[in-house]
Amino acid sequence: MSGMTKRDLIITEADQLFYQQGFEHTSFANIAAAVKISRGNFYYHFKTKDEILDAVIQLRLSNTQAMLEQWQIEGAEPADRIASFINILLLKRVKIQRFGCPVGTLTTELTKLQHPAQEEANKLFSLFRIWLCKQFQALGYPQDADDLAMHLLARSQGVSTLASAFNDEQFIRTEVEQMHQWLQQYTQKVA
Amino acid sequence: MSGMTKRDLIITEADQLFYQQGFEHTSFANIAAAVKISRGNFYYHFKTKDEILDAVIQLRLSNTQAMLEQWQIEGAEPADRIASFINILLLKRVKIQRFGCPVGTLTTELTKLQHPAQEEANKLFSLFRIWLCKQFQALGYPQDADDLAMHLLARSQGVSTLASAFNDEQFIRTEVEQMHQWLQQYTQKVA
DNA sequence: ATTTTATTAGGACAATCATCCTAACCAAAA
DNA sequence: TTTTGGTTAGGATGATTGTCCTAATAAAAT
Repeated sequence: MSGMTKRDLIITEADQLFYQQGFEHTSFANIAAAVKISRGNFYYHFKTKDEILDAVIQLRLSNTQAMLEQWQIEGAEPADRIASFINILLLKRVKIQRFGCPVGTLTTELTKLQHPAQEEANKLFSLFRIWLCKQFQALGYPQDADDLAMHLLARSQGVSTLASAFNDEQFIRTEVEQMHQWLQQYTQKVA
Repeated sequence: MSGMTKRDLIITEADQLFYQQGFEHTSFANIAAAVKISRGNFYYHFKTKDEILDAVIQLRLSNTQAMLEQWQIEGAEPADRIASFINILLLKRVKIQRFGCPVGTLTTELTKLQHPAQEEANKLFSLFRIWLCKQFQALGYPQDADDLAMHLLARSQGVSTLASAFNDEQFIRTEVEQMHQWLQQYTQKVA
């Protein structure tokens, strides 16, 4: 938390609030109160609400990028790395049960708002998609790599949505297990 | 369209707008303009915004119920009925690509808003869940029926979310095909 | 024809919103 | 010490929100 500029603090806090309450439902006053600064001071750092949104998206993009690179290093085999992706559902389980997937819920909201930042937010999905695609290529499925990536992404999204609606921990665990089994079916075909 | 009371007209129009723009982002003025009545007249039919939301949810519940009963009649075998569920993705494809799943996006939004109608909106999911569960039971999987129902529901949700984000028609078609294949794996085991 | 009821329109209301402005503060530089 | 520039607080602004009231109109019943 230290070593953060006030600007970074605002972005971090806005990030949380956008996730938990949604973008539109989060007001300047909400963020200001969370950061403990006046609303007026806000304008010095961000001239519009959309600017904050852009900053939040950029933060998420760079955090996601860093996470993917970390998985790339940690995982010896492509299958291990894909397993890391599947396991976010467990890692972030508590928050997912309450607020859903931060990527899916944001892009969904921005779509309904017809918001200009839609495209930028979609890059979050693309980061995962391209990264997963590479892993499936390395796994030996150059043809179907993108389909497999999208499939896994969709599974993960669906689990997040339903787990949030039903607040169901066991459902997440069951589905994660099934996704691992699904993945294994592809790893064992490799020579 | 005829034979509809003004109240029904309001609910129908609100239903569309909530789906396309989201609940919070849709104002009284929006709905009034769509129905072509004055804002003031609104208060006569609905005293609060939450009342409209409740009415919209009730409408969706009854429409969903009717659809499920229709599938029940049309489908000779449980497998055919489950196939009907899978095929909504194709039937509602154009709107899903633009606005996502009406059930998933509404419950997601209401969750973020911590809205009192959350529970009622979740019944939409439950309708599908219970109905699918019965079909899988009839298919010969009394133990796993609910897990299978949730699994299919999640697949459908995930496809909707990603198809909307990437506006990808082919992805829907590919995934629907896979879901049918997945279903077949269970139908052939039956004696 | 008269009364009653249902429906409508239009505007008032306070609250909240994003945005903007200005005056004050404060630390570092001159 | 004085000046400068980055930072802050607090309030003003106009637009929009959900909500509510009242008067006018239409329809129905007596």
